[in-house]
Amino acid sequence: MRTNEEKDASGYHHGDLRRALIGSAINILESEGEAALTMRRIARDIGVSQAAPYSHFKNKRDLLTAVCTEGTVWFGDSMKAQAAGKQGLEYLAGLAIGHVQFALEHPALFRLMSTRDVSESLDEQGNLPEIFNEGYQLMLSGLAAAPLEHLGANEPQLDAPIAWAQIYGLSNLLIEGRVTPETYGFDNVAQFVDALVRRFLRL
Amino acid sequence: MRTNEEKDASGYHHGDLRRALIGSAINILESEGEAALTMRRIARDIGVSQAAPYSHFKNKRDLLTAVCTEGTVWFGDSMKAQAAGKQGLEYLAGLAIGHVQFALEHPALFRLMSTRDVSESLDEQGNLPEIFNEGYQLMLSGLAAAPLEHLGANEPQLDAPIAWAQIYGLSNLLIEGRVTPETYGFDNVAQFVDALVRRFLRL
DNA sequence: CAAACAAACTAACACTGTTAAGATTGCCTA
DNA sequence: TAGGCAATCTTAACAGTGTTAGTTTGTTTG
Repeated sequence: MRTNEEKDASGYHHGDLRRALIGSAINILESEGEAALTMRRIARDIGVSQAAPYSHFKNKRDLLTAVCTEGTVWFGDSMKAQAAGKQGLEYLAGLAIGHVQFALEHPALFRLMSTRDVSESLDEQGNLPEIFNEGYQLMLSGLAAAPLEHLGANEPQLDAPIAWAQIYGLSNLLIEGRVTPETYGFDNVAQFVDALVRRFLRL
Repeated sequence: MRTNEEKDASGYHHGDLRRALIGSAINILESEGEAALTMRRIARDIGVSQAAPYSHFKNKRDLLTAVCTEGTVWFGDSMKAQAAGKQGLEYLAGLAIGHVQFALEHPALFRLMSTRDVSESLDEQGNLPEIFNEGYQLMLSGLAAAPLEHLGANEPQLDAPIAWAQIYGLSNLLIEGRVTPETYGFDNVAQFVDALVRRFLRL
């Protein structure tokens, strides 16, 4: 087990430093938390000079944005994986469970993605890049496949932000330790989340 | 309008430096964001040496914890103010609206409170200090006064974390700009939040 | 093979949190 | 009233941070 990333072409010219930097950043983030995630540390772990990252990223924020983009792909995969093969409300529940599962498995990464200042990543039209809303897009597709008609008829278009806020909030409360399964008589996070989602969806 | 805090006893012995530090920190936080919130800056704004804060706080985390404690009081007040004089579900809705309102009026402070690493503030029994869960405690009282019986009978004890996650998530999505009222045909945040809360509570 | 370009390097800047050691003050006691 | 003492503040320094400028190296292209 070596702490350094691969460094084939020793000396100048790393090969694919940009990708290595993102990987190193994620490694540090997941193993030691955001406080340990410094530019110099990322470079040191790869075995490259402290200024090298600036050939590939304008600044730290830029690198972290790339990390978030990478994380968002995993995030979407996690949601889809849990929903795969299910139908209707079960599909929706699967998305939600995949969402929480990702947050619990990658708390530091999820926190980074959640608190990312998104206002500087807007495109020319002032819209958020699709990628940052992947979870929300998936939730929308889930709601399209399973409208929550059994929950009442008033303002059903509000179900999207409601469902999104619900699962987003639950993920945050769990990883910050503000809500624990034990308090409600569950000894298993998965069962707890499952029960919450089912209660929320009235399944 | 002076940027410095009061500094009566010029020279040594400030008077109530501890309180002034917290106030200065909140000022900077709310006007310029967390990135501008440095120990040296806080001290400079008061007109005191950079090391002075360390006579009153062990480290930066300690000061920020005090800031969060102060913020939590305001937070609770905001919730109670919106719920005052209301009954049952309307009381519960008021708490929720006060919650979101606080987050929107003090986004940086709310974010700080939300992401505070709570694990190092646990007491001897390993419990979270009551103060950090004030919002949740209020929500519990609201649910006690207005059980959501009309939402079904299965696992009603889960309504507390569900309601908490709902309003916590909504607050976060709004201040991070990931959800905007305009998307759903509202030109007013207050109306949007009101509609969401009513849809959630089936009012 | 030479020239041009991209990607790495070294060295420095201003800034950060934090600590150590000393100076000043108000208060309590003899 | 004098003296000491603890609390509070000061200056000075340390290691570490993000970032930039200028230089060197390797690759590619004419």
